[in-house]
Amino acid sequence: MKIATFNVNSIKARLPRVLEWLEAAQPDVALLQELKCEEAGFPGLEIEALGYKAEVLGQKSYNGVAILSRHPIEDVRRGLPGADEMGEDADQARYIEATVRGVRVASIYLPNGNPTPGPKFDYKLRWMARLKTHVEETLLPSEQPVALGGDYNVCPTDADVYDPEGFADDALCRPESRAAFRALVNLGLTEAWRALHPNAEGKYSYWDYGGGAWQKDNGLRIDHFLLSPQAADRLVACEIDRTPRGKEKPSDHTPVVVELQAG
DNA sequence: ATGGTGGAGGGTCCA
Repeated sequence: MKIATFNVNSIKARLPRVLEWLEAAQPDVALLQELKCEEAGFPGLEIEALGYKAEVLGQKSYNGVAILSRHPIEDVRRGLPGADEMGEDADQARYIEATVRGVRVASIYLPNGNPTPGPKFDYKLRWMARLKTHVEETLLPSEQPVALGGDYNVCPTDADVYDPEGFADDALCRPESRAAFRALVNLGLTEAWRALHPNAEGKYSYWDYGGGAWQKDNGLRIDHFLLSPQAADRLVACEIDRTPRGKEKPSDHTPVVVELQAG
């Protein structure tokens, strides 16, 4: 089963790119982030025409996540637990989770957190703590294959940044962000791409629109898959598909794809 | 010096 994650930076602006990518890559499941529209504005008909069902958590202008699948989508959860108790982000559409063919998948759009320090950075760290709690209390105890894909807005190490010194105080690279990401992984998850490419450097999933970043390959690796042990046992491949980033009117991110053996 | 670019929406905010 091929599962992809793709931050599209507006599903409406990106629809031609997304449709041609789905046709070329043929993922079984596609986890999308930054839809920047409400459910009613989601282009479901065009996506259904390619054979995909869609479950969407939308929001006007910002955020928005979706799960697309060629197979039935079951037991959908919209939103990360813990928002109400913290009195925040009931309106931020950053998490959707469902089961496809026995695999629990989630589409994650983690807060960016810039500038640091500040309230947005604090919010990012609180959101990461909530994600950790959900993984710890619900997902891992299920003992099911779980694949958490998305835009984590974290470069796990300096090997994942084109300019580590320049980004030292960026929310994507701050020690607090990396520590929270490590704490999540150290619950017993596997970071799929790094597990299969342990010594790789300079492999990115995001390039800023400005400054000729794509042409200079000034990128960051911030889009990841975290797998439960039951999913990691089935991991056979994880690749970054750079093709969509080089097209006209691209997203600033490019897809990451994992392949899991049949269960 | 200045996000130098892009998306949403119609102000600026966000990344």
